[in-house]
Amino acid sequence: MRLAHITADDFDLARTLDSGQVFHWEKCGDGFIGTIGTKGVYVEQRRNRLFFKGATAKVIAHYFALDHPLEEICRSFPEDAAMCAARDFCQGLRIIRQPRWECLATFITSSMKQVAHIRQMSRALRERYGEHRKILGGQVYTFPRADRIAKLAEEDLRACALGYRAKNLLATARRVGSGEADLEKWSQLPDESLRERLCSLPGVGAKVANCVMLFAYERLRAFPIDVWIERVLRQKYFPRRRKVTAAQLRVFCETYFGEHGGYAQQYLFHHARKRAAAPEREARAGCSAL
DNA sequence: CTCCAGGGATGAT
DNA sequence: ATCATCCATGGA
Repeated sequence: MRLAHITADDFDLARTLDSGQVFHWEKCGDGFIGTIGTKGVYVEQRRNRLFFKGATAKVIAHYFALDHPLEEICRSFPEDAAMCAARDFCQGLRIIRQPRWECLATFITSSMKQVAHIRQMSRALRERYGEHRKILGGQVYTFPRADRIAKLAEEDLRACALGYRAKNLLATARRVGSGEADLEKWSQLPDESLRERLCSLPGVGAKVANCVMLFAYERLRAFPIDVWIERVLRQKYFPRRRKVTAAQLRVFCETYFGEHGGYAQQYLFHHARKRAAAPEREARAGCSAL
């Protein structure tokens, strides 16, 4: 099998795909299969090279954000103990550039769900309503367009195990599919206006809006606060302080972590989730005891 | 500000 | 085999 390749310094493909920002790539041999937009893609890392099939080098490099100046981004992080530990743990993790609708829709389904569930919902939606692509003998499916989902019934989405999220995804798909909400045009807006627009969509609150800003609009300051991050913040940055409100945390994150706060968040998040399975309970217990 | 519905996988018993 | 746990949004 003949694959094209490009140089990918300071990049860890497996870590990036397993960091809770994207949910459809599947292990296949020594690499992964998935989609980038409408293309079925295989990608495999060998040292500092990415071998791939199904898309152009340009598309691959853009999707995986190989142009992000990762060293510079890491240097911009605050140098506290928690941040340094996360930075060392997450070498090569990049925040990738996801298609806007796919990212928005996926994060609407993500609410109150863990990674394993999100992957299953994404897979069900793709298999039933996406377009089939063959790649190296594997089967992949594109994420269904907004106008495709807009035509479905709530029951169809519930059958993909979306639960109450079905209503929200359907309502948002209708707004996006009709052009009433123009996700591409919104990319011109400044952060605050973009966040406002996203939050006006059904099923999108502050957390989901920040995820979409970070993963689909390249707003690298956006700092999604989920339970994992909140745990880290309270433990590492506000130890033994009761009564730190959500608003106080939000303000702290917006300033303290700087212009690449979103990267800092992703590193803290991935480190917290992945550092061993055992300390998890301990960490949670320690948090609630504060 | 607080409370709580919601649902399906996952880990504990 | 049941039982508790995980969790974002939106509305009361």
